[in-house]
Amino acid sequence: MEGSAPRRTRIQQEKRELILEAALEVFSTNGFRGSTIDQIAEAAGMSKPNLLYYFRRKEDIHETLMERLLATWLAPLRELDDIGDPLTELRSYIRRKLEMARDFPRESRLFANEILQGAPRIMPLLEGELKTLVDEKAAVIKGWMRAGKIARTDPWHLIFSIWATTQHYSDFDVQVRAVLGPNRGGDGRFEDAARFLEQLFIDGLKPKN
Amino acid sequence: MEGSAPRRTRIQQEKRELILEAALEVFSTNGFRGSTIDQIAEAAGMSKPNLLYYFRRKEDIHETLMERLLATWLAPLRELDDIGDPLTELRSYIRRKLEMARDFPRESRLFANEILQGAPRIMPLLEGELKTLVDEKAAVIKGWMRAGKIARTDPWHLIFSIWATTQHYSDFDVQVRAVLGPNRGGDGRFEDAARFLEQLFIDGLKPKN
DNA sequence: GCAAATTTTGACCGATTGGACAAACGTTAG
DNA sequence: CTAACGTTTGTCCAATCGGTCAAAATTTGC
Repeated sequence: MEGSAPRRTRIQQEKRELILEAALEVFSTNGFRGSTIDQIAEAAGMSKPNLLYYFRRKEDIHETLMERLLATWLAPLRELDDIGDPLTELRSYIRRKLEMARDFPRESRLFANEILQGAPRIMPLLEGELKTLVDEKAAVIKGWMRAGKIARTDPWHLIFSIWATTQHYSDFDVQVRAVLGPNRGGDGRFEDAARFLEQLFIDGLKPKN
Repeated sequence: MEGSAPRRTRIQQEKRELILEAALEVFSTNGFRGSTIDQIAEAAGMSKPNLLYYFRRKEDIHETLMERLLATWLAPLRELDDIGDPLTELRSYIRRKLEMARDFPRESRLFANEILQGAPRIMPLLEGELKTLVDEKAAVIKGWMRAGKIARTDPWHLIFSIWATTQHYSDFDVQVRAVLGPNRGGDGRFEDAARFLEQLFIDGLKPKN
């Protein structure tokens, strides 16, 4: 484990932030191999050698981006808590996930790109941290089912389907907008999606009888 | 419109097939820009100039692959028909979609890669053929709702969520397997998913009262 | 069996890529 | 003011990229 973070000047902090912002834009639309250092440098408004002064390798930028991403990306699931009404908890989890798809589509696409290509850089995290977290939350959900608070299903696949449906609105956004057309595909599409997903998941999970 | 397909010898047909198969493998895991002609040539067991004898440009391979893909990819939705019981129709649509995710994961990933990067090569198809088809099927579903055969929801978002949940098992397969672990993540995962999705969509769509 | 057509190959090209490097430039503390 | 340190730039490099081309090898039609 790397211990202390390297000491950084004010300029270094600012420029590194600038580069990461630019890299997020470029990586999320072109993938890792599809993106060039020149593109990122131009998007960040600096020369390539200048960029390489702050990040020695292209991979370092991607890695830094990935580490930050995962923390914020899993935050909503971490908040899913045993205290409070189960259906309310699930409802707000879905809502938060959909809000992230709306507000941070680039982060979602960056993640999707990585997974699509076999997760070469974050496989250990998936099998470790992510699996642990999901197993833990699946146990919470299972508890709700045993207590008769929500209908019985597979908690893991329930979580997968929440991920899939919400992230669909960022990862496949162009398709969604193309199919919905100019009218229904406008800014209101996220509210329509929210209503639909609430009905699908929450109504579907209400305990039977 | 290009009219007649070019006349081709037996060798040309076979080798073109070989190249397309190899390209599907390479493109689906590395994306378009992330894949090189050399990789495809090696996977097809031939030299780069030899490959370029059959497809003059890298884009031509990708384009051919894409055209074929879309036809088979939309086949299940095309089969969704007004005749027959609505719930049965939807159930078998979901089942077919999940089977495709299981049996043709590379095709799904190729498509996902294209959409993720803004669908630069197939945008007209999305706004044209795909939108027309979805609108048509959404009307069918809407008819079922008006007739009280299934519960009322937004048909477009219903289709989106079926796409999202089924394709999740091919596009995000590594993540699914990592989270489920060796036991639950084995070959049985598709049957578990099928059971879960049936419950989520079919039970959820049964008409109220 | 042979000539024409098709297929395969090796050598090559210009452009782009990730990255190195030293020199020039700017900033700041004393 | 100036020396030390941090920042920026132009130039350069080897590797890889997509693609060309002429010549060699092979297949095909008769």
